[in-house]
Amino acid sequence: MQTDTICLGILRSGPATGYVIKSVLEGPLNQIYNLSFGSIYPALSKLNKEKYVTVKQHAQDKKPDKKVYTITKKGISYFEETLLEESGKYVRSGNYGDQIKSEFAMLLLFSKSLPKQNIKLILDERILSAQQQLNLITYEGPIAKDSNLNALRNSAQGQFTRGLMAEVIKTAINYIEKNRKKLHD
Amino acid sequence: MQTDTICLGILRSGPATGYVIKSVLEGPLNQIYNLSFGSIYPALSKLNKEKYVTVKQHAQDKKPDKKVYTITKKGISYFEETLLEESGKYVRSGNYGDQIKSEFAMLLLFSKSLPKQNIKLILDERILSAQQQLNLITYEGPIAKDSNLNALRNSAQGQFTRGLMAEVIKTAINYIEKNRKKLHD
DNA sequence: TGCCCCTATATCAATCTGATATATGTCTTG
DNA sequence: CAAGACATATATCAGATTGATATAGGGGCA
Repeated sequence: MQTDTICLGILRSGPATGYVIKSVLEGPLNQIYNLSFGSIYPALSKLNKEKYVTVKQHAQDKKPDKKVYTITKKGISYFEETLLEESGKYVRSGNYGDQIKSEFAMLLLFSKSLPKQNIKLILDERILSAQQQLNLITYEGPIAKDSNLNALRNSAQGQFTRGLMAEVIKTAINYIEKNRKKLHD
Repeated sequence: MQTDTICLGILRSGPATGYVIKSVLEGPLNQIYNLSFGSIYPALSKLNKEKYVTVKQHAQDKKPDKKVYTITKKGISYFEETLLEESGKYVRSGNYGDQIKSEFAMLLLFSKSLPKQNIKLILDERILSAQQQLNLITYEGPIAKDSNLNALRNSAQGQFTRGLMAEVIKTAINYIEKNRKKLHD
């Protein structure tokens, strides 16, 4: 999916800055889609040039200017058309579709070459890390200052998607706990 | 994790061509790590220049030359050192660690903008696609011509990792089947 | 015969990452 | 209370990666 489309999709729930878009992706949408600032900021500039969004610069007292992006009617139409046209592409996984690079799973696959003590520590850390991800995804409290993000997170679609990710993470934790002895011991 | 390291890790189980490395990633290691030819072939050339692997060109009767790469002792040492040094990095997920771009999950998140009939079809296709992935991962039969791949797949580490991915996929299928009515109907 | 898929390597423009720079406010901790 | 860590906020860029495309012959099948 194009970075543009993702930004528009998030902006459809309400105005946001690039920084906030990144925060949603790292918080309630954790484990769903990663994007770096290096692709978010250029996408937002491009969308602005093409008039799919408008910008308001809020000169803040001695912080860098906050650029709040708002989706336009043209942007909404474009987003909905693109999503419908390309929805067929996003079903499959693998190199054409979901992109997965699990360094953790690769590490386990290669863990024969690692001291057993290291493997234990790695699995302990992973379980902790996964529990923190779970907290980020399932967090239901207010998202400071940005009520529009609440809407995306709490919509039927947001709850379905977050619930799916949460179940997947729980399964992974349980699997590791039950089967870890096969990798050390 | 560097593409180099991943190629070395797979070659540690036995000699292979670039094409075969890609096949392992798409077959038994499905849903673990994707790499394109555009990164596998240059990595293999680089590893050869640095003497971490050797190449034998098998001139085939009118097919393109098959380049079979074999890891050297230097390559094994390098692989094991790198893996140990960097293992701490590969535990976390998010932008620093596992890289996840689930276009499917993004599509569901934005599915408010899609006709309900489309959503039904998308979910049906996804379930089929996920079942095919499960078949690829859990397939236990012989891997044609390349017995060394069997070793990687059937090792305790290979079985643990594939088992983890299989459980995760099953959970996702069940979740979608139980909760899909929240997205259409 | 035409068409598609498999084996097999290679290249490349467009895109994306991860690191770094800049600037300031707040919170924590010895 | 000073030092350091962390949060807000945008921006840039070298190096790595993708997805498409090119090349080339074999096998199956309709």
